[in-house]
Order: sequence, then C-alpha cells, then structure tokens
Amino acid sequence: MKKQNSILASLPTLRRLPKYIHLLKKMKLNNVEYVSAPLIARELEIEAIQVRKDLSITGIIGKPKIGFNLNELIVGIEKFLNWNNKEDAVLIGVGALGKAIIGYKNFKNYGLNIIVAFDNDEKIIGTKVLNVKVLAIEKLRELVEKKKVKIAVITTPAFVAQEICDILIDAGIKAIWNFSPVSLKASNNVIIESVHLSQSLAVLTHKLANKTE
Amino acid sequence: MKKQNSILASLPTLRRLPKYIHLLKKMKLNNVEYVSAPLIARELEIEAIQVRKDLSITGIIGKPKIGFNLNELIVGIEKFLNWNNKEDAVLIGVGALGKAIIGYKNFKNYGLNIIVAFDNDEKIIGTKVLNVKVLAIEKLRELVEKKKVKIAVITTPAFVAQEICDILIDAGIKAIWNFSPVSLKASNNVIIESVHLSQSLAVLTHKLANKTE
DNA sequence: AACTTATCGATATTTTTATATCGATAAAAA
DNA sequence: TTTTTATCGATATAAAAATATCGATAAGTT
Repeated sequence: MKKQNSILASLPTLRRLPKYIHLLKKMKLNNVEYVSAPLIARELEIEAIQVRKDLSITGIIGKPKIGFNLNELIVGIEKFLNWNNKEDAVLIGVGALGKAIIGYKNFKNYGLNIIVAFDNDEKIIGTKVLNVKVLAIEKLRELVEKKKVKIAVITTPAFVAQEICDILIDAGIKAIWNFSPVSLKASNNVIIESVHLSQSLAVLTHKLANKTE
Repeated sequence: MKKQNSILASLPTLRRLPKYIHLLKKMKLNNVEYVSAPLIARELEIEAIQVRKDLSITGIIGKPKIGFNLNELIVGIEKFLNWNNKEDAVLIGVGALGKAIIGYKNFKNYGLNIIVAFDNDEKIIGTKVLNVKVLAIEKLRELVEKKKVKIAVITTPAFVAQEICDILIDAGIKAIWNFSPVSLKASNNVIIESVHLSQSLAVLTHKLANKTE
C-alpha cells in the first residue's frame, strides 16, 4: 500500500529549501548569475555537501568550478515546493495573529493566496483586512465548497480550533496550516501542518538556561 | 573545549516537550492524577517509546502499570525548559505580528515576560499594547543595559532585522527569538532561535502538491 | 498470597540524516 | 594546448534519532 501524503524529500531538506530561496533572491538583486554550493553554505552557516544534496532533489544540475545558474535554481526549488502555483486559501480567526498572516503579503510568493477570512465577531464581520473580506463563520462551509478551496489557515483561539478543523474537512479542505496551540485530529488524508510557537520558545529558553558562559 | 550553547536534549526532543505540557495541562483540568507513556503517545499520535525516552530526560520516574504523576511531570518538564523562571524580554517591531506576540499572554507560562516594546513609528510610540509600553528604538540600548534584559523578540520587517540584532547584542542581549525572514548573523555565544513561517509552509505546499489521492 | 498484567527503564537495533571521500568535469591560468 | 583549480555528483561512512526488545516492578486480580 502506498504511503499517504508521501513526500519526495526529507523534512529537514524541505525546511531548508525556503532558506535557499531567500538567499538566492537576495543575491539576484545584486545581479549574481551563478552560485556554488560552498558559497550558499558559507552564507547560511551549514555544510556545502548538505546544500548540494538538498539542491540535487530539484534536478537542477550545476557546472564544476562555477556552480548553479541562479534563476534556474530559484525556479527549480519553487517548482519542487509548488510555489509557482498560487493556491487559494481561507483564513479563520481574524485576531492579531490572523491579521498578521493576512498582512504578510509575501506568502503569495510562497504559493499561498488568502482570498477571504472568517470570524465570529460581529464587529469585524463585513470589514476588510488589506483587501481581504471578513465573513461570518456560518458562510465558511459554503464558500469552501463553492470555490473548491484546498488550503485553510487556522488562527483561532485554541478552544474552537478542533471544531473549525472538522467543518473545514467536511467541506473538502485538503490541507490545514494550524497556528492554534492544539494537536488537531483529522483523518490522515488531510495534511495538517502546525506552527507551535512554544516549540521554538522551548529551544530558546532551554539553551539560555544551560548557556555555559 | 566545551561546546557553546550546549543543550542537554536533542532538538527533536526539546520540541516535543511543549506538546507534552499542553496535553498534560489539559488532562489536569479533568483531574487526572497519573498518566502513562502509551496514553500520551495515543493522544499525540507518536510512539510510546519515544514519549518515555523524551520524559526520561526530566529525571521524573514513573511507576510500572500506572505511569507518571501528572503534576510531577508538568513541573519536571517546565523546570527542564526553565519555564518556571519567567525571564524578562523586550520586543522590537510593533506591527501586526508584534502585537500578536504581545497579545499571546500564554507566553508567560512559557518563561517569557515581555516587559516593553520598541518601534520607530511616531504614531504608536508612547501608546500601549495590552499594558506593554511602546518606546522609541533610540531607548532600546539603554533599557536593555539598565534592566539587564537577556531575551529579545524581533518582529521587525526584514530589512532592519540585522541592524536591530547588532544593537541588541551590543547592549548585552543573550538570546534572540527572531520572526523576521532573515538569517541573522551573530557571534555564536548569542542564541538565535528563528521562526521562519516559510519553512512550515514549504512542508505543507509540497505535501499538498504530491498528495497521492 | 500467588498470579496476571501493563508499564517502566535500560540496552540493542534499525532507520534517518548528515558528513566524508573521490573520480569527473569544465573554467581559468600557465 | 596543457596544467591547475574549484566544484560537481555519486558512493561510502559516520552520527543522530527513532524504534524494538526484554527483564524488572508494582498495581490489580484470582
């Protein structure tokens, strides 16, 4: 039986790819044309061999002594991540975090296009956050079904997150980007990708507490 | 020579610890007294053995057939992460994301106490975001030095992040929680922990594009 | 009180990820 | 044109993390 939601790269590799894109785009502004693995490695403070191995997954091949063509590489990575196809998405929970995500217009370069937001607060329903309309939660299901939206962003308080998740999946959502501090339960043909800020904070606080000097 | 910023647990373990805390605190509300590794594993959809191994690092020992004392475990993990000591922190960049972080009052339970924020926008300098004063960037260095603040949160736009980082380190900051999409450069006795949302999004978009059904 | 059971914690194995090695190649220099 | 050089990409090794195994133990059952 084929594994569901299989990925073609290891998670660590997948997570490094956006770093390469960031760096490459920055270099592009300086009209750099070719970039080598050792150069990228130096900039990002990782090993050259790891860069080469990560990049190999895109199929882009480099030239000895010179490196990789910058544009080819950017396009190759973006294709691999499917960032060339901007997927429509809905966002649920227009609190401070929700607004921040909507405001982060760069996400369009990351394949994510938030077309509409939902909330249950009468005061903001009907308003707009940077061209993104805020609708009542009741309209969520209908819109997702009608527009065949595949991606949802959950930025609600924890206590409603699972409920929203259930509605979304029932309406046909295929992938959820979850910012609520909850382990969402869903059938495993739905992709759940969570950002738990506490995880990152745990690394920081523990390291700080055990600093040697 | 001793390795700098050494940690006593692997990064994957460190990142799972907050998940355990979340679950355990939720269980505590239901007056659960003991919790076993297999039970935690089922809830979080990971392997029991991994839970046991992760928890062993706290030194808390469990009883066969019963499991671990819930309260002991919570306290044990929190101590390990140093979340029992609330460290004062400053936040720089009071945009939508900065406000979201300030508003996330739970961070106090995660050892982080944001005492003051900084921005360069005249319109918000002098105002408050949920009891947190917003001061001018110019006062950053002085305050950090005077109050001996160790942690800073960077939620500025990308193009000023490195500059702010340099000021912070010069003022004596020991750890930076970075939300800007930039690889901050710093001497390696300073802890930099970055939240790059594009990393998480890369995992999601790639998985969605390669979904088998 | 003896037996059964679930889970613990220590040790061993497997899997995954990162790093090292090295011949091949193409650009630049001699 | 030949030589030198830096980097590529394939294969091999090492390190890290996840998972399996198993005797020990204490709660619950007979």
